[in-house]
Amino acid sequence: MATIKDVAKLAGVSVATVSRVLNQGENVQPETERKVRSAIKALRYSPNLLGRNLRRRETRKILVLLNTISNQFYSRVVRGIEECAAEQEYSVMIGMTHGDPKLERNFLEMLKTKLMDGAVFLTSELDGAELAAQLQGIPVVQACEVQSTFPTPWVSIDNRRAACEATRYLVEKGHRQIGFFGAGDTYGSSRQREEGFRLTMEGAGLPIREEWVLDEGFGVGAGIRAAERLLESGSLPDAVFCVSDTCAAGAIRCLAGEGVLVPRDISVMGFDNIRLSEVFLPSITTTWQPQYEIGYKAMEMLLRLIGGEEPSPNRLVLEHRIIERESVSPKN
Amino acid sequence: MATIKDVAKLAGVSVATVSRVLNQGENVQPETERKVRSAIKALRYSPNLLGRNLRRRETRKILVLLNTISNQFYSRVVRGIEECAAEQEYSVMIGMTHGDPKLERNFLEMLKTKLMDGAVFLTSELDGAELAAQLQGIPVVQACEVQSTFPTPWVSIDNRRAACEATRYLVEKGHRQIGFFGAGDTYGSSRQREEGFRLTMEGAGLPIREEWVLDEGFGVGAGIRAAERLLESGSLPDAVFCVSDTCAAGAIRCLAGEGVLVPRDISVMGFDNIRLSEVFLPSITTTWQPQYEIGYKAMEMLLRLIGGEEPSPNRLVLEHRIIERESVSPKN
DNA sequence: ATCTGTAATGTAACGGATTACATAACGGAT
DNA sequence: ATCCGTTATGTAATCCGTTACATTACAGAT
Repeated sequence: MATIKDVAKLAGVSVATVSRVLNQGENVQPETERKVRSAIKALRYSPNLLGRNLRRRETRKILVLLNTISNQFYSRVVRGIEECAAEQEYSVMIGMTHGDPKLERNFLEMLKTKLMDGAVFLTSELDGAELAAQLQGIPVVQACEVQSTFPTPWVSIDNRRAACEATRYLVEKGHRQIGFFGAGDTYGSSRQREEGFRLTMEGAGLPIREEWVLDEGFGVGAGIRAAERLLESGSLPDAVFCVSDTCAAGAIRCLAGEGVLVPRDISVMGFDNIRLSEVFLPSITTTWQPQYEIGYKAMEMLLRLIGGEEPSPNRLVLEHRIIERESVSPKN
Repeated sequence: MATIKDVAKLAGVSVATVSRVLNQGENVQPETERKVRSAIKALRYSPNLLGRNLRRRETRKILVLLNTISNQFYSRVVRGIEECAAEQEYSVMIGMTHGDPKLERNFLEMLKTKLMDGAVFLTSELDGAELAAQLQGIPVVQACEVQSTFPTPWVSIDNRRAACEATRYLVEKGHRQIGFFGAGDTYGSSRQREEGFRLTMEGAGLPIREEWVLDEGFGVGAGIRAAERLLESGSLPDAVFCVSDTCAAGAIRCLAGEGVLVPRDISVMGFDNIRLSEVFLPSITTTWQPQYEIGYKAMEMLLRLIGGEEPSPNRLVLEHRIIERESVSPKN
């Protein structure tokens, strides 16, 4: 691979001149520039970015950390991040952790060591305190999934309020016995949605049957397992509030396999409003989150951090909205 | 941010000794090592990987290039890549192109300039010849979507044969009038599947109605649009062979909206066997591809390339298999 | 002819690590 | 006491660019 020296030698100029041509191009004789450019072409030279980045102390790359891309939800969030990033000539790379702290630490390492200028965390497996300790002084913002023990700017919806509204929606449709399919305590968003669910049920004077509160996770498989356990419980609630659309889809499918039809026999509500929820049969009633905007705003904050400012506001709660579809019907 | 020099100074040793502690740890007095480690901890030092990578001329990162993560199909392929990579201490980062050549060239730049040790291309927007010219001498393998004008090792299924078998399956179920929902000429895989479709139809002496051969793309939206156009055509085929499961799901949903039920009124076949195809209602009859294995094998090849060997074989055609589900029923 | 200011180019330090090679220290053999 | 071979540590070159600063050349002013 050719280096800048090779180019300089071939063009008969100094490395500084080559660098000038490569960058601003200020104060270079047209004739000289021509020579340099033809040398570059002849040698198929492209500058080694490791060298450049080392010197410039920036890489113009940002990392998006997430559990897995198989969760559709993230795809539009990332799109928002990307489009904001692109406007400032940043590139975005995605790293998956698969819930493995070792993999996550690996990516932290890249951040700590300047391989990336900053990161947006969509999920994290690590404890907030550990993150805080490890990432001191490194530009990071959290989005969607927020750990308060990791003090960074963040963007999210108000998960608890959204869950309250969703639960109230079910109650208003006449459902009394309502189950909750969550993802356990590990994820703040799920915890908050469960809180909202419980609060609203209690507020409405409705009992919560704990065997209908099932924590299997966000994915399709989680929905299936939770529905299986629900079926095993012997009796069925009027409705189930699921922590995600994928979970809802899994549940609906599993129930259908046992002849329990949604919404005829039971109503199911999702969360997120991913594409699947529109397309699924029945289409899934859900709570929309502004996925794209979450990503975009998070990236805006990150850019501020990278620029050395503290973004203000440094926490942003965006709006959500219930989207009525087919999977919830009024209880008759 | 602390550098190796700071650590050396604080520990009262030379940078070389610090480096030795950091790396192999050979020939360092236990007492010295202790001092160095405590200095590292005190300064919260982690080595700047730009510096290290520059010197070592490797980054131990590999790039996976793909169109968009919103296509579920890739998620398991990437998993295969990751697990193989992890065994050799490589990290995997995903770059999305969104069909934008400019974004793609951006990622190519990272490759050319040693920011990554190699790449697996799952899709590409660029012309094979351009890729070949730009990426001379850079370890790349293609998987799933293969351009023969870009001479790299590759892993894929035999798309044409798979499409032949899928079409034959439909024919054997008694369907005579069969449509094809593809993704146009841009993607080799779609082109080859269409070829297989046409070949088999001709071989079976069945006519192809061109107004039922619709190229809208791989995604859910594509399936919806294609189905709309199908409905506009005035009459309906017995069955439709879709280029992907997401496309099939979109089509099924759109048809259902117009009261055309799958498989009662029309059969729909997907391709890929992503999770959605199991879960969808009706579940989607499809052609399975060994997604994980494609990724794993591709990464194995890439590791060989990085090691300076030519992998052999340097093209790998893996098996596919029809999976019978609900969306295709016999024509009565 | 001399001086000054500007434009064009070159030289070398620098970013932060790794590592070849040099040196020092020390124990053991002669 | 001398020499040798390890072992531990240090010095400095190196990876490849960028860029502060130095130098040169030249036009225009005096």
